[in-house]
Amino acid sequence: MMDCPDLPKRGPGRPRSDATRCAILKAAYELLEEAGMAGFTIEGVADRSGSAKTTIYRWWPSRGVLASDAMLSHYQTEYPDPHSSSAVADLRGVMHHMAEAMSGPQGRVLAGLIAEAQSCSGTEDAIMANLITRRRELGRSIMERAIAGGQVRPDISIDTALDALFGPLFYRLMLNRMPFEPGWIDQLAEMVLQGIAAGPAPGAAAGTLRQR
Amino acid sequence: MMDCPDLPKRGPGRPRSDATRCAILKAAYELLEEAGMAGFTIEGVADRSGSAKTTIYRWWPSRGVLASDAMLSHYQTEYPDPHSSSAVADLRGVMHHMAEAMSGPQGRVLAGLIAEAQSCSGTEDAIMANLITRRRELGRSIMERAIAGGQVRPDISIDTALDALFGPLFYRLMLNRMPFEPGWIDQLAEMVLQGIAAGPAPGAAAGTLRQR
Amino acid sequence: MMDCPDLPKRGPGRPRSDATRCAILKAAYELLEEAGMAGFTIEGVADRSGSAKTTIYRWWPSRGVLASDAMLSHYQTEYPDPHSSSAVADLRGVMHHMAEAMSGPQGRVLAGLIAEAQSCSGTEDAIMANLITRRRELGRSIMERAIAGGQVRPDISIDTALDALFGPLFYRLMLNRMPFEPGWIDQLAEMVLQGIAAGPAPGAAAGTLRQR
Amino acid sequence: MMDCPDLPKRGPGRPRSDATRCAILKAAYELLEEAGMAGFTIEGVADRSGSAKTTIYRWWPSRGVLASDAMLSHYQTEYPDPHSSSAVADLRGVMHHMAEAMSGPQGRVLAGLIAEAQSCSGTEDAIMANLITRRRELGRSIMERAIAGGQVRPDISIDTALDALFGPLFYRLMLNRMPFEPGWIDQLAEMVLQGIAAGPAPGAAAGTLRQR
DNA sequence: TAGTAAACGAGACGGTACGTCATGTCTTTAT
DNA sequence: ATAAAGACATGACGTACCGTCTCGTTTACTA
Repeated sequence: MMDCPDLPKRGPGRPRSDATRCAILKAAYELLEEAGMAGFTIEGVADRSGSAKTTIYRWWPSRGVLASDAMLSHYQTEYPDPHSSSAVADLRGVMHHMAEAMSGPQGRVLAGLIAEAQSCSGTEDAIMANLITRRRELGRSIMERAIAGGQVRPDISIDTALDALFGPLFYRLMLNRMPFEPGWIDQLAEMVLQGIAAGPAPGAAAGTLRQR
Repeated sequence: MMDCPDLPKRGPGRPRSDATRCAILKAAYELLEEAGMAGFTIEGVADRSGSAKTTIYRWWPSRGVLASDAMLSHYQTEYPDPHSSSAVADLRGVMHHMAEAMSGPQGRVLAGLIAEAQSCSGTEDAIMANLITRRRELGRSIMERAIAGGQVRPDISIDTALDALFGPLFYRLMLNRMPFEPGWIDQLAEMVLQGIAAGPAPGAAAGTLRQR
Repeated sequence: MMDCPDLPKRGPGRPRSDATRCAILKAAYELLEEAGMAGFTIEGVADRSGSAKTTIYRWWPSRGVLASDAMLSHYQTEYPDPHSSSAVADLRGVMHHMAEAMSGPQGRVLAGLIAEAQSCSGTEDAIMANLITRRRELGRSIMERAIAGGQVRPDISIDTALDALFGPLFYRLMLNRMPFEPGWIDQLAEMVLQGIAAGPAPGAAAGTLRQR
Repeated sequence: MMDCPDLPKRGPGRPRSDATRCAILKAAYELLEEAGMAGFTIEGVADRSGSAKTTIYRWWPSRGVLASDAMLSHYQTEYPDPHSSSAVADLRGVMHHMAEAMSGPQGRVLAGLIAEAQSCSGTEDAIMANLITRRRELGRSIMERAIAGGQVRPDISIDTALDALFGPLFYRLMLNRMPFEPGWIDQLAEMVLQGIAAGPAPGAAAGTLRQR
């Protein structure tokens, strides 16, 4: 009676080969793991995947975007909102999860992607959309819960607080490049969360600090 | 009677030309400003400086190190320890100074250098030695002063605290890429410094937070 | 009652679109004029004609053959046998006509086609059949008339004589690439035609020449 | 006492490697023989010669010029002016020599070069300078001798006469593509040379022919 | 006053990857 | 069956830099 107008209406022309798409992503991922972003070449992916460079260029505008997609297609470990009884514990959970993701090979690749993003806006958009913003939004919603629950002072800027929580992780990923010990993360979280905690007598200390 | 053993003993052979060294650094700096790290090539520097590629390779092991040196030779704005009456205010001063240095073109170059460092250990060493560690050590000494002065709790890890203070700056430099508003930095500093402040009753809140 | 058996019996399926065929030939011709054989591409013709590459490949085996067809469909100026009173004058007329056809853009295209024919036998066959042999046969029949009429010695090889008459035209088309002045053609024709003329006393000179 | 000022003064910089130059020309020649002009690729030459594409592009502007050079470096068979007692016999000798050179693989390569020249002016210049003009000048000087010796009419255009002699050879090389039988060349030569011979009674026949 | 040793310019060289172009084949929907 | 659309593997293109090399020249120190 009615044709489905929301189905992906397909025009003429040979449809995109999903096998090829997957082969490219798989090869890209493997190359990333083996050689890192430095040795990640479109030609290399083409060779390894058995597809043509042109095919890759048709669907991915730059190597950074391809690498980002390849990462995503393998580690689509959506970290679910824990929604435990304590919002601050949830925040800490997010940080631990990020640190875990930054450890091991994926971490080096992520660092390489962020590096690539410095000179390629396509890559920047891709990693922001796929890897950065997503977790930040999760953090934001937990933070809002923490404020609503009275665990965090309501007068802080949520964005700034998220910067304070997540910034050090990336800092260490790209500059200090040491393993992420759980203790370090707990200390970090404690510092910041205590700084924004809705405490009984924050006034005195804050006043002291606020002076310049 | 004795020749000065601490003077740079020079052997035979033509001595290194300082004019060439400067011309290379100047050209490198200009190229960095104009084209960013992405367009920064050894060949480009050689052309622009009128020197030979070989000469550059003789003295600098990689483009990242050269770029780092070029930056340093132009912005050697050593930020002196303010040593004001308030150590926490001094810390905030360091952060403001870093944010200022990260704004404008130097910031983009610094981001490019950190990017380069992800795949070139020479560059990593160079920027750590010249651009990162220096300020961190400054921060460390101020922090020790703050602890000694009773403004910061003595049981924290100084390294972790410095991560918490500096990390967000680099995070924003490389990922959020927005201008550094002074207000944002103040908020950041306040959050962390309050979190590590030697307050009257930190126990209760911390206890709450520490639970998982 | 009866279907016409001499009409082009049509099988099942959609008949070939003549509009498409013409559009392709037209586009091909235009592209040839604009870009010469060097810029003549199947893809270009497909784009310009609005047809699909597949359609072109279905009907033409190679770009050379297509170009040949395109030329033919636009310049089908069949040069009729003049059949004047003098056969040698007719031969000269054929040469003038060829020179005229070789001048202007068609000449460049013809040169391009001959070039293409060096590496593509399909093109070779096409231009031989359509552009070369036709005129040669015309030349041959006139030459036979000239022999029959006693204007040309009957003991010569007609093929060789035609080579001598036509060869220089192609030589100039492809190598000397100067304009074809009528005077030059007349001189050429005179040299050869006099050399094969049934003259009163050719013996002496020929004898001289024949010695090695 | 004096330094030789006429020696090839060498500027600074690493001198061009003759071994590389030769390896490239050798590989180019072999590829030409094997695959003809159609399969003659810069990449192919680079692979086979073990040199880099860039090196080839540094010294040769296009594949046509490279092919031309490669041919020349292998067949530098300068045909010497025979200077026999009979100038017309010498002319015939030149034609035979050209026909010989056009037979076999070199002929196909020459045809390919002329084809390439249709769309590449660099190639055109190269083959004109190296392969065409040289023989033509030889032909011209013999022809002048023939005129001076009274064997050829002095009122003809030498250029046109050379077109008449050489044109058919190239015509056959590129279009008729049959083997060059010696008899055919002799017939050709006889036709033209007789047409321009300083004969006893050319008037009558020429008059007949000259009419239109 | 040589001789030697290193710095320096110039530029050739073998490479790698780039991003683009055209090829000819294929798979699909629409006539 | 024919046509348009467009995906695909292939292979060469010409370019940009890479890092190394081989030169001739310059500029010191040293024997």
